[in-house]
Amino acid sequence: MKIIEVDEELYQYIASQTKSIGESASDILRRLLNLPVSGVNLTAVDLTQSTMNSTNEEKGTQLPAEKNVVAETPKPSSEQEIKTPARKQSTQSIQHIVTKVKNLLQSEAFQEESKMVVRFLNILSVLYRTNPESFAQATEQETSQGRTRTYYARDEATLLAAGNHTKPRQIPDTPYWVITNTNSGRKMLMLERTMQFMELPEELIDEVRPYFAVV
Amino acid sequence: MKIIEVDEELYQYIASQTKSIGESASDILRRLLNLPVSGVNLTAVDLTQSTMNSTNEEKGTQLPAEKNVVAETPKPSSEQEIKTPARKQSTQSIQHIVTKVKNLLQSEAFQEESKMVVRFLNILSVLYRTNPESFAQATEQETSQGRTRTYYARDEATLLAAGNHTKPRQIPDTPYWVITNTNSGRKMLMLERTMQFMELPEELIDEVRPYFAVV
DNA sequence: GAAGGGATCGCCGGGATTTTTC
DNA sequence: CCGAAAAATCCCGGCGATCCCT
Repeated sequence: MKIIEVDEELYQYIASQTKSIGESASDILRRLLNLPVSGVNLTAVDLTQSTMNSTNEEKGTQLPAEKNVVAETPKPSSEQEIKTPARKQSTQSIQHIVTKVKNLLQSEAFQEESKMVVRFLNILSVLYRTNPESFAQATEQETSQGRTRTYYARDEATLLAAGNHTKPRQIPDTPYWVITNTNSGRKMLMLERTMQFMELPEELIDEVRPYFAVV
Repeated sequence: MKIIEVDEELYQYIASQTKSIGESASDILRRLLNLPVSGVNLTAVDLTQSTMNSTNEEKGTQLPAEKNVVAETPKPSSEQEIKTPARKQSTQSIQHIVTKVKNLLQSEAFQEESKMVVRFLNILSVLYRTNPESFAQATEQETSQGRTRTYYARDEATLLAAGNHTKPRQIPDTPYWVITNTNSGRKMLMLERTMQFMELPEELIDEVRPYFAVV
């Protein structure tokens, strides 16, 4: 075992990501970093998993995980001061989405998929399911509108009414619909704007981008 | 600063992700986890480029930058890869099917046969009978579905329900049914996909192909 | 739904390309 | 009038099932 030093806030963050009682720091980090579970260390069951099409996935919410179990180090009395700037999402909830999206990108099904629409819908599905409220808000921004078209809605009719041939599709496992008759560039643009509104890191957006690039 | 313990391999991985000389563990982890940079800690010079780990495209040129200074080890094969070795058939069982299929192809009856459907059904029959589980799984893939039709099922009704004139037929000596109202090209395609899923060698598939070729 | 087989042709979905709008 | 951004036409490839031939 190796020892590394991390700052207080980061330590708290890692501890907060504990999913199973007794998980070690390595277990948590491996999960967060999408690394394979190391050989001999199968202590905890992996609760994460991407969903390419399965519906039996936790819908949005997150078990309030046990906090601080990492290592043996006792927690100092000086409490954490993770600030929650108004109307900002918690770093934690964002990280959760990031992980889910990465899992999706990694999944065999996603990689093999040849149709942009399917990829598009799958990503939106993960975004919605990991944070419905944030997604809903993103949907209402004017960046989710075109000149005449409406990009997202809770029903097909709304989309059909706002354009001539938008080819709306329901986002899988979601009450939302999206328009679909767009080129790949616009699909990516729509994803980008939505993800930006949801405060996901640019870096993640950049990981998505290649999948919609015109080759 | 807090201390946490991580296993050797994970430590090496983290170290290998160093992008700037002198980066601390916290810096690296924050970057990998997409967390905001903490406070006022912009100590290190940014060398980036030559990311060597990002799977994303690299635009622009590539400085032959110095790599990792922290820790000596190159990064482990932890590249995000995640295949699905889940269902791996034994080489042996595959070989068994190969033999059986070859026998069929060789048989007088098969060679003489003038109807594609019969050939089609016979091959499927052998596939099923030599490895029912694998065949069953193949059957459930979405490659066993058309836009509206369902290609295989355990009963006639399912197939009838999913198309207009599919002409289902029971696969001889088998609990399975297939649709039959397709041209030869599609019959071959169905065989090909099924055989591929069953991990039969391309070579064998190529031996089958001529029997469904449009002459 | 009853003759059966399967090639041919028409439809549909995907999305790059073109057209329209501002 | 030009350029950018958005809309939607339309081509291509894949699939379904009609319908011709045996």
